[in-house]
Amino acid sequence: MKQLFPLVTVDIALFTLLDNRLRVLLIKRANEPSLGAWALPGGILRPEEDTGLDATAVRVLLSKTKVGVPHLEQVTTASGPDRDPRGWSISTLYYALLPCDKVHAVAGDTIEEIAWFDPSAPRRRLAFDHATLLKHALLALRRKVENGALPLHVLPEKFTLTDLQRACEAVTGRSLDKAVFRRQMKDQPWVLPVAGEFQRGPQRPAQLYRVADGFRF
Amino acid sequence: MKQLFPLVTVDIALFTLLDNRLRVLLIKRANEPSLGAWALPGGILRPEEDTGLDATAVRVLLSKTKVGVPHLEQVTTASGPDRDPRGWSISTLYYALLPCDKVHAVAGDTIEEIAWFDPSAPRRRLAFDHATLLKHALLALRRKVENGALPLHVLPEKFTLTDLQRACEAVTGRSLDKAVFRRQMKDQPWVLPVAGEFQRGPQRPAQLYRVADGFRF
DNA sequence: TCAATAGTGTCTCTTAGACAATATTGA
DNA sequence: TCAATATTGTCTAAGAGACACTATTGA
Repeated sequence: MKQLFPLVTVDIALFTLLDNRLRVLLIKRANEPSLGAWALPGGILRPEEDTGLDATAVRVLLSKTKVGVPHLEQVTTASGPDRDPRGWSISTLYYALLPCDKVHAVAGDTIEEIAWFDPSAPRRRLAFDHATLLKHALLALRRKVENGALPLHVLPEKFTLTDLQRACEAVTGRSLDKAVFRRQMKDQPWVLPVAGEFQRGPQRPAQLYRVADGFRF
Repeated sequence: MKQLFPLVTVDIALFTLLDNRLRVLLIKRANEPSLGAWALPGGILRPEEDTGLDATAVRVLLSKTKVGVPHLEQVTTASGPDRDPRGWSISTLYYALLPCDKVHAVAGDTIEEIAWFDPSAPRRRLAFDHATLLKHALLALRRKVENGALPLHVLPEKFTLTDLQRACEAVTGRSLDKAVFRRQMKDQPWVLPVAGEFQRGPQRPAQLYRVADGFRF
């Protein structure tokens, strides 16, 4: 018998939009195991204080980015004896979507460095099985948006329909038709025009919109 | 501090078709906790022998139904200090779909009785948070089939398109148009006609079909 | 006036949905 | 022949996709 209890952890793929391109937050580990390697932010369950793995994820993300996420989505649970060198482990994977300016990442005990990467090609070898986890999270996020969910959490409070379209395109990786997109947004209860408010620029002003109250994802 | 390590378990919603209606396998527990209550079949992770939670699920299901499932699908992971009276616990939920004649459920140490129930209204109070878990599993199964996946594992080796349509209807709970359904099956690479084989009866014979090799779900 | 982007109109093509029509068997 | 079910055909409506057109601003 190798081990009586598995190591129980949580990992989070935190996505954002940078310059209209989808990015994921990765950290450079400042502790063993995998010291110096890049990884998804994650942490160990604390049964004495966490009310569930969702709470673990919120706590972990708060401690590393100082941000309370409006909505975390569970993706999958990975497990096995070999995915973490410390032994038999379980990791429940979450993702979240935030505007990058809300994220004030903090280097500290467990983090040496923090950066945003292209989730479909991070160009780093990731620690543990995090490359696989990241693929899973990206797929889940894309499926969600392709199924009609709107990535509204990644936008500022007021935004134009063009902003929203760019966000959808960045997440799914596919370009959308303007007319089709706008037709569909008309039937969308979560996207409301702000009467009389426009974004001005060197062209025709664009109607500003806001998220309806109670929107979750 | 209440507890250092959480209890790590797996629960499985095993679905089948009985008389063209969707059913789920429930067991009456023969052990504490919740002795005598109905529950989804489940079991505890054994790190010394399981290669992952998927393997735990396969082992648990094998020990209780003597069946090797062709495909298990992970639904979600529930967790918290109160969902199991033994303390802080984690349960990863799976579902599977099988023809009922392949299931030879076995009463034993941990099972007093076994039966098939209507998953949308089991008419029993379920142990732990299994009522919630069952809802989750049913939703996941329905979404899968509504998204175009075919419940082929629930059918016998050779089947008619009408059989397949009934299976889809039973899973999703919605009735489908015959012509539409058949049109769609023509474009489905997993459903192949068996040349020259028909199901006979007191009416026009029906072409028999089989599942293409390599079909997973 | 022009450049630039917002916002709308329109045509085509695909496909779901509804339902009718035809086909083929055993009794 | 009839009952029963298999299998196919047809019409309509809704919606996606493509693309052009109009609208409104600042410079």
